[in-house]
Amino acid sequence: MSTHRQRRPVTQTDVAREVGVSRTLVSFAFRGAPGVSYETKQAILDAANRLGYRHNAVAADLASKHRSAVGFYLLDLRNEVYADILSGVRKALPQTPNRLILSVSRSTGGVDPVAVDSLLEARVGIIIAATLLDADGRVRELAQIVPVVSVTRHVEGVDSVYSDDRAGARAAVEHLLALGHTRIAYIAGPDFDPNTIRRQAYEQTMRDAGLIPQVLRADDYTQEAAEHAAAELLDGPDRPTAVFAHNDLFALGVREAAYARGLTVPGDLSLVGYDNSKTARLHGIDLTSVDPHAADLGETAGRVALERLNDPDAPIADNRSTPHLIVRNSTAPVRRQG
Amino acid sequence: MSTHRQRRPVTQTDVAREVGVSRTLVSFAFRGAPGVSYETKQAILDAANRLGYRHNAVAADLASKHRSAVGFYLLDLRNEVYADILSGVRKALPQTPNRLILSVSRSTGGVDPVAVDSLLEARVGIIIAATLLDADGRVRELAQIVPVVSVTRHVEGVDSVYSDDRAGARAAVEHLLALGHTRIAYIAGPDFDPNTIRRQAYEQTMRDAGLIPQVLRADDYTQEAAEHAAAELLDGPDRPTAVFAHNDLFALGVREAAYARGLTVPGDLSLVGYDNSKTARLHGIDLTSVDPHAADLGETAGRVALERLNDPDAPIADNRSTPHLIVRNSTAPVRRQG
DNA sequence: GTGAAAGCGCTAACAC
DNA sequence: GTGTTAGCGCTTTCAC
Repeated sequence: MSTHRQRRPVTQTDVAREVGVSRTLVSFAFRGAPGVSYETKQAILDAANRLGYRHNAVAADLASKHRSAVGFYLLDLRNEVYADILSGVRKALPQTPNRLILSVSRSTGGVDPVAVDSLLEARVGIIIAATLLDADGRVRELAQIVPVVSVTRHVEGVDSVYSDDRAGARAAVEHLLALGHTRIAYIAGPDFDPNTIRRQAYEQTMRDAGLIPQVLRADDYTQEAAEHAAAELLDGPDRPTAVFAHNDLFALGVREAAYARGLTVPGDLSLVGYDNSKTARLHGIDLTSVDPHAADLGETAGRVALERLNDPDAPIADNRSTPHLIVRNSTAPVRRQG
Repeated sequence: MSTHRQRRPVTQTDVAREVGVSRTLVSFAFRGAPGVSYETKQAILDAANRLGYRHNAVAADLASKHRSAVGFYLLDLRNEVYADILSGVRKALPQTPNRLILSVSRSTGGVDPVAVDSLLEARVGIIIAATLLDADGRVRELAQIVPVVSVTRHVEGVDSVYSDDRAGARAAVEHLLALGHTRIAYIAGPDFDPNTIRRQAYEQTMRDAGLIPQVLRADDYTQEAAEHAAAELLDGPDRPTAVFAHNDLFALGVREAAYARGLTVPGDLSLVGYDNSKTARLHGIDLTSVDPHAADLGETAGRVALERLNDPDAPIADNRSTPHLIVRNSTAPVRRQG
């Protein structure tokens, strides 16, 4: 039976004794700090290896005033875009010493304080937050306690890495307008979603074109919620000829609702998403979508976090990038009324 | 400028002083340990709140011999199935005190020791490993150092939560056989992939039917690698009429390769995946797939981890569940030879 | 119910 | 280059 047995863990003291040096030296050796001769260092590393010693990052963090753990907060793992962001973050951060502590929002309704609290109790040095649902003021309050890097959303006074949602949404709507659509609906997130830039840009662009915006809310961040919202839309009078969705997940929900009613995309309904997820690129899905380059956002956020960790006094990062509309086969010229 | 300022953190000592009790009592109060009167406890919690005290899980873990952090190791975040497993794990674990430390394999070629090391340095109490690429023996070695829960794969002598891959693969192949297919190829993972059960079951089932197995390897765990492997297959002589892929990701790669050649699924090629991912369920994808109920596996793994944390001497868990073949529209009866 | 004292494994002055 | 001495913030006997 090879169950794990609780042995007394090997410590720096053990290694020091084995080599015949002081504990300090062992500590220095493991952090690559200067002041250890090459031979001594080798001897220490050897002995450590022999004894099965492993550096204890937790004790190290406690002893130093330096917090090397990075907290990553995200809304929903099932949404591809967060996986993209997270893999970008991962790319930017060395696994040691910057271990990643994950916190996934629980509540589907609004803010989840427990998720953030768990990160604070874990004493992370910084929180990378992908779509915090709190109002800007509350994010700033959190940032008083521990540095925060807001990803996908700009929060004044807080390090932010995001894409220009206004430009992205405008491009999406203008694309539909250019195809001759006039009845273009928008599927928005729940009403507690503080990220209203896309919706506002949609509304503005519609009004600028002399058209009436039509907004429907998905009451949760799921494909199913979007499907419900779309059902209402598609069964109602004056069905739109095009739908712009807050994200690809929602767009896929709309798509399912459409096909469930025998409507085809883009034949009966043009559809634009946001995220340019892998799914959007599949043959047969071919979803026209705005690409905010999520993985890049994550990578940049990781770098910003590293910098903030090294210099609390660095100027606040405000990193806005440009999204790109990727036109595929889910959008087509509006059909003449029969 | 609301940058984070380094204040001296509030400690239990501060709270104790504020209330006029000993530090011990504060510690007890925060862990709900017995021996604190109701009034005292309230006073402590109040004061803590007032002072902005927050429990330090890291220091607590160091002081106690109890490790409450859970390490989660996974191969690739971009594969939906790991997001499913992870959300299951999340469901089973309370966020406090069981913070989740994430470790994503870096190397695309085989085992990534750094990923596991970072978990050990973070002093996690247990590692939930979703698809460790090491040989069984090495997983057992790791389990000597820290308890391991292997998810999706059975490792003798180590807590394992998995689905019956043999049965799943057999069901997939038999489904294709029943449709009249005889030239059925299999897209396997890279050759360092220790999980060969599906492939073996495929080969066995083929042989039992008097047919010759044809295995192709994707040289990485990506859709693109599968696409390459499939390209070879589809451009070669004696093109198969059906393909069974190691997972949905691979199946989607095969699908792309097929459409890139003007072949349709299931018209020219029947296709079966494994994972029953959300993508498989989309209209227009409609991928026949074996469902190992990944989220459930994750949830069970989380529970097993909790139990192991509480009782190192509990018998080793061997939790095998039954997968289900979900037949959709990517498989059809074989076409008569022109 | 409550408190004192030791110690978890490590880092960080500072002196040698 | 090397060792000594204090802690980091908390838990945990054990005695009161």
